[in-house]
Amino acid sequence: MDGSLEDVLRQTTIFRRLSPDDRGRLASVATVRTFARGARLFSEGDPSDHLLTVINGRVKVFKTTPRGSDVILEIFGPGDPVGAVAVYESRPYPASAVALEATTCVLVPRQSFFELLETHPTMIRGLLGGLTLRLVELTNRLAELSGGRVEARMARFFLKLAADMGQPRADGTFLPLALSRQELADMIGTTIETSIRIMSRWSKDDIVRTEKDGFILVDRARLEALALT
Amino acid sequence: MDGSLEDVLRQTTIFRRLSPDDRGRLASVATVRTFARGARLFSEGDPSDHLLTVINGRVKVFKTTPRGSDVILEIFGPGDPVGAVAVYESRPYPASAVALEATTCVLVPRQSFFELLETHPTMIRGLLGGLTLRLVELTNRLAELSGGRVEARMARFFLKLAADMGQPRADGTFLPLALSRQELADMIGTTIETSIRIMSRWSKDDIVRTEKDGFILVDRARLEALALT
DNA sequence: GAGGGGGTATGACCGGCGTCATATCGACGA
DNA sequence: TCGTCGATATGACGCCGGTCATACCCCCTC
Repeated sequence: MDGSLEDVLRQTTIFRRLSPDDRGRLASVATVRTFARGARLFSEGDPSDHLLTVINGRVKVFKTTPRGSDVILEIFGPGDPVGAVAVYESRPYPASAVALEATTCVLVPRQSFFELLETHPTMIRGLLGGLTLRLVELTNRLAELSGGRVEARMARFFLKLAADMGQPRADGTFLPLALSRQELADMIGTTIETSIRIMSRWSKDDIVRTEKDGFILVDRARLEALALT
Repeated sequence: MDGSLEDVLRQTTIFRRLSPDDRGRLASVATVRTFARGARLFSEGDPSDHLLTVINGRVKVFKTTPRGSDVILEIFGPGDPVGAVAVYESRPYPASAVALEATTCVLVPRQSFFELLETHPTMIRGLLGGLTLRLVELTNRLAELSGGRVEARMARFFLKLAADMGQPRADGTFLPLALSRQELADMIGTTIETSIRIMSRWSKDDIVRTEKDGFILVDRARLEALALT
């Protein structure tokens, strides 16, 4: 079991640069836990007693606005760390996380994590890198979200998805990510009705098709034109 | 000069937890530089060869959206680190920074900074803390910006300012921060016309007054009511 | 088969706010 | 003193998109 756990750790962005020794030490204090679809990994305000890393499945990290609606901050997949920020600082989670589907995670107790940091400072450099990457992405999200037409934001969102995880296919670019209209709306900061309207229109115009397990970008040129609007 | 520079370093959020020895070492490689109002500290895409920390004055960090308008990501004052993120990762600055007024900064060359990190791992713990704090604030800004009426966002913005730096006075709470209508608009993600309209209305209704060197919250209760709208 | 719940879809309404245009005022320089 | 430029201010217009309401479909449970 420890062997596979180490393999898993090597695939995570945050731990991959560790030396085999460090990874072994980490594996010895880590545990595995599964979450059913819809289960909460943690809620905003909870004490951050564990560092979570996704092995398989998908986790949605979101924050409830002062007015009660949700904003999806991030969707984590295999290899991504969840709530690492809060753990580093020993402060309560600033957002909530739920499993979008059956999800398996590696849990590292905060205490053990800190002890490892103390004894193996080399680990910290990799963590600094991961943190800064997320900061950059968040600043981009910020610039993206404020202002602009919803349809243009949606177009840019799909183009970014395509760049991140698009798979070329005969009939277009496949995005292996099944998001509901509601989640789509939360990602780009609008309502479910508007996201449904846009997706319906795009489906009629053969720009983006919704499939069982993801989306297909059919007319990428049109999307790029929309993104500039 | 080194003596005062060390004093300055002790007041910065990012360096305050360093041991006196570490601070001394940092001071020995740091330099001081002043920027005139409107001067660029750096532009988006520039290589990040220096870590900047504000001593006095104010710096605006902003990002130009795909559509050409600006979003102010942060306004830094004395003690704040500017562009630290990019320096940690040795990647180009993800945003631009200009001085809002005459501003003095401490500059630490990236090379020297890294050498210090190598030799004194204790410094890194403090940096982790600073980074996570900014991440949390950014997620809050994200949740704040998406959706909601502009007037409500503006109200929340002023209330947050009051909590951060408000000074009680006979006629209300004074905010010693002179922001133009344009900068106000950028902070909450709207246009200059709308921010002018709201401020005009609030001025007529005696809710917030604009003064030469800041704002005065006259009717805080009304602001709090607006913030919930 | 009835009933309920969740996701998707579509129409009607209308109000906030972005856009364009214009006016005023103060600062600054020729 | 005039002209220019930037910041502030205000009106008119129009439309995107939020809100409400309803309907349909699929899956599950009883």
